[in-house]
Amino acid sequence: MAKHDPALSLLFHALADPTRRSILIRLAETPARVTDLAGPTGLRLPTVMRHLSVLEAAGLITTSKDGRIRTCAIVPEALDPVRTWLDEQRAIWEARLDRLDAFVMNVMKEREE
Amino acid sequence: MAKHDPALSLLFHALADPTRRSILIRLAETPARVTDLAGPTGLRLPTVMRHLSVLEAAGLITTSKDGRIRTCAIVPEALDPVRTWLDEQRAIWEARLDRLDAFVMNVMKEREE
DNA sequence: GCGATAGTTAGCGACATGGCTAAGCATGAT
DNA sequence: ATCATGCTTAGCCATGTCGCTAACTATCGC
Repeated sequence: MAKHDPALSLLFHALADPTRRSILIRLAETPARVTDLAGPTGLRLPTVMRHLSVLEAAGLITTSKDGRIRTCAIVPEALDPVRTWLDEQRAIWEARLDRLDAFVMNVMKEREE
Repeated sequence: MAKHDPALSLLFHALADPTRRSILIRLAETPARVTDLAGPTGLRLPTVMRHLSVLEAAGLITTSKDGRIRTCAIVPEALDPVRTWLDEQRAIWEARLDRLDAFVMNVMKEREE
């Protein structure tokens, strides 16, 4: 029960950007060089690099350099904490709903307008 | 297959902040007034209001005003898109791993340092 | 009506983010 | 040795984020 889990924040923040999500999806297909990732996005190299370092800081990808080529690959288990948090929340939220909060919700909905 | 799904971005961004996550967890317990939410965080009212509007814009909470009191409550199904996206990704990522990308990963790991 | 209570709005400051260009550095091909 | 390629670094600009204070509005209790 981390009060303010930094890893979770990094993960969510990394996933909040559409460009980064598309990079992840591209990498899910196959590992790729930085230039390969820049192509589809239409972004410049330094910009892509930044996104990559955000993804790497969040632990979502690993990169390694062979010669002058940096290869990026996905870290599949990196999503686990997100999934765990989501599961926890859903459990709590739904348990809560099973009680009569549904009633409260309804009252609020009616008053809403 | 939304190219750049704005709803998803809003959701992830809303979840990226520890304060907002703690507000959600607090609201999972029971609906609450704005002031009630401000207390535990130690933040000022306008600051909390901002967080609430981010959460509401993402569809994670609903709020309604009765007299001078605004009550906030969770929207449990709001997490569904996140969960769906996560499931999709995990499916793809793992399918990919079952092929011999594991080999590539290993090579990269060895070269990493 | 008067004062306390609950939110709201406006606006500020510090800093982060997401894009860029320009210039640098290392490696591979010739 | 030279040149092209691939990445990296430094730095700029516009915008967004997160906290605050101050001042305003709108109820509620008396």
